[in-house]
Amino acid sequence: MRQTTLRDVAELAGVSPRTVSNVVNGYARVTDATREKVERAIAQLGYRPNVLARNLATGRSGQIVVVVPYLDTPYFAELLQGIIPAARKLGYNVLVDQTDGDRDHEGELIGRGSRRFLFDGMIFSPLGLSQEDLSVRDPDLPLVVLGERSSDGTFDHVGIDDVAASTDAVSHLFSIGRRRIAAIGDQPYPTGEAAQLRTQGYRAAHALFGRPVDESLIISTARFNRADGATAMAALLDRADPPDAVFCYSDLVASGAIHAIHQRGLRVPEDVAIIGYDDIEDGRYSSPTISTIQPDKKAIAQMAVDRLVKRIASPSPVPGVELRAEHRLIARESTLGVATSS
Amino acid sequence: MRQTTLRDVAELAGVSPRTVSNVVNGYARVTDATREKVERAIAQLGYRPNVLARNLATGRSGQIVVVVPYLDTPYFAELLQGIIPAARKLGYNVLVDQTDGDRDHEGELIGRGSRRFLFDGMIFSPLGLSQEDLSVRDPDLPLVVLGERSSDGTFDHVGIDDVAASTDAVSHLFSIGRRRIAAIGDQPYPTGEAAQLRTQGYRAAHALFGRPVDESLIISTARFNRADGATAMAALLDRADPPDAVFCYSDLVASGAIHAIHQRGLRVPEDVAIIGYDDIEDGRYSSPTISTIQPDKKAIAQMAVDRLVKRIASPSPVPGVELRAEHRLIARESTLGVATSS
DNA sequence: ATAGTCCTTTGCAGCGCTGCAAAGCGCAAT
DNA sequence: ATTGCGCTTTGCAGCGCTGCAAAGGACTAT
Repeated sequence: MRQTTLRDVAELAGVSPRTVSNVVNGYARVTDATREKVERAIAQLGYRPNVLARNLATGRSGQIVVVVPYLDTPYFAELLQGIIPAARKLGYNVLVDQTDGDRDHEGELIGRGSRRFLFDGMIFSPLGLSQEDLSVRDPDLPLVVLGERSSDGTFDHVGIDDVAASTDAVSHLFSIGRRRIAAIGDQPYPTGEAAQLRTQGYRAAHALFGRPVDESLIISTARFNRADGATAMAALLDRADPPDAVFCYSDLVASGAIHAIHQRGLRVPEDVAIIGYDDIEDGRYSSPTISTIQPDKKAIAQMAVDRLVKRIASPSPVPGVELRAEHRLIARESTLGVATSS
Repeated sequence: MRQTTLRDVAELAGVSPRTVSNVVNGYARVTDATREKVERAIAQLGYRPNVLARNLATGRSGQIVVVVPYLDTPYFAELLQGIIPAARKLGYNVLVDQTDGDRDHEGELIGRGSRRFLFDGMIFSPLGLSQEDLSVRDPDLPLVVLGERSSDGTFDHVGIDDVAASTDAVSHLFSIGRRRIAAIGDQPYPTGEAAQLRTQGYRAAHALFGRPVDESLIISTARFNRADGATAMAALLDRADPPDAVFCYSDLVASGAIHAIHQRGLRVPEDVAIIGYDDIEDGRYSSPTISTIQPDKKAIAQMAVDRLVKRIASPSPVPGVELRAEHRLIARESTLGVATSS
């Protein structure tokens, strides 16, 4: 039992296969009479076009892949929820891949692998790959990079102004009267650009308020997750001079930090104020609700998809651009306390 | 500038294209000498196989699609994190799609659409589609269903024993001395099977402990999310006779409920004990940590992929089976209080 | 009546690969 | 030396569709 093909439909409708193709794709001008004949035949045979064959003939797959380090990180999950509908609206399916932040895996994906043919373009959130690594890649792959790397001119980059956002976050802590402010999430090594930009903002805010930076309050973590946040916070609380506020480099870190604080029987924000980063849904419901930096995720998703599709469509290389989405400071209970809660 | 093809490699290596194909795929027996020649040629030309062409020739795409209602629901994100590596290990790429629980969209996906050719099989977590709707589908599509529907014999179903798990959850609340136990998340309509099984467990536990069911304590919600959990809980607290414990049909609902309780200045579990369902990471870090039912997600992911791949590989229809993963009750602070915290 | 124009439909060739089965080849057994 | 066997390599045809450009047809203007 063979599958029904264009040819079968053509025969039944009494037209050429090419005409059936034109009807199916809404191509060219087809008279209503012909279209109707063809459509009737399609319905009668239960024909459906073979996308695989179309892909081969056109050389395009109609798929884009979104590569993130961790799918179970709410930030990425929320971002994906913006990307998928945006891409589908433009006729693309979305493939999702996660790399676990593994450098080799990430390198493979942007390299000249044979999977290349499976997608027309890639939206990529690197973690294990450094800025330099990003340049060693398949030059034919339309690429949009998310996060904190910057473009080398051959791909687009979409993100928010991390330094400014981090400065805002720490300034907020100063402005509610805190003086010993820690930072959790620094990554002082080549692939830690994201973290380093936030640390830069942390320093900038200190400068702004004329406060010296206590280097010992900048805590490094391997990842931006809850477990690392909790561990780092516990270490801070063990000190003789614990901080009275903490800037966490993600809401997950903040969530872990709050957990650690509660385990000591201390209170947020009375004993330690906490501000996070990303504005994941979690933070809007946790106890206390988490103050945070809210990147405009919908805008990021839309920009990334738009740029990528533009890049795919263009026959000549498109110069890479830097796109910045907006961000806002959202003050909640973890800095303002319950009374002033929004 | 054409892409390099098998033919080019064959020419350079001085063998037939078919032999190159054999080398590339590790097919058949090829002598070391030939293999080496071919591999050298491949390296020299930077050849990579065109997956699109292979797909057309073999009629398979090497992709499976995972369809979930919401990607930003941690439960699904965590599940996906199990599915993706399991599938990749078996040579399949994973496509992800989200339906927003929309009945039409879900129906289209399991129907005879042309996207069918893009994937060899589907792992599907239905929400908008009722049990009956599931039978109106492309019979050729290898399908594994997740969650709470049951198999009609043409597809596999992987889940946990929801009734037993729910009974466990509510029994736990009884066993810590609670007497007025509410349930949040019922969905008394055709597509609410998932919810209804949990309600069944809720009733079973009451029977087990010889307590009558107060129907007014069973609260329906449209979704299993934080917002609905908070709203429902707020309504319960507004009553003259609020419950002293709540069984929430997901951890997200529990998170929302706790949020509502805290907003009233009440405490968990002193005033109201809360138990959730799913064991998402969130619940392990929230304040208080959330008692829950822990389904064995890794097992579910693995079973689903294994069955699907078996189904794809089999030339004849495979009878559908019901697979049950284990579940465990995890008691945390939201029922036990801080002192006894694990 | 004839030529020119525009719109619809068609035919061809090929995208790059693999399934199938037969051809080729080297070696062992007789 | 001849036959037979088993492993390696090959050739053919075609997966189902679309790009391209030309053929066909209807209609208008002269």
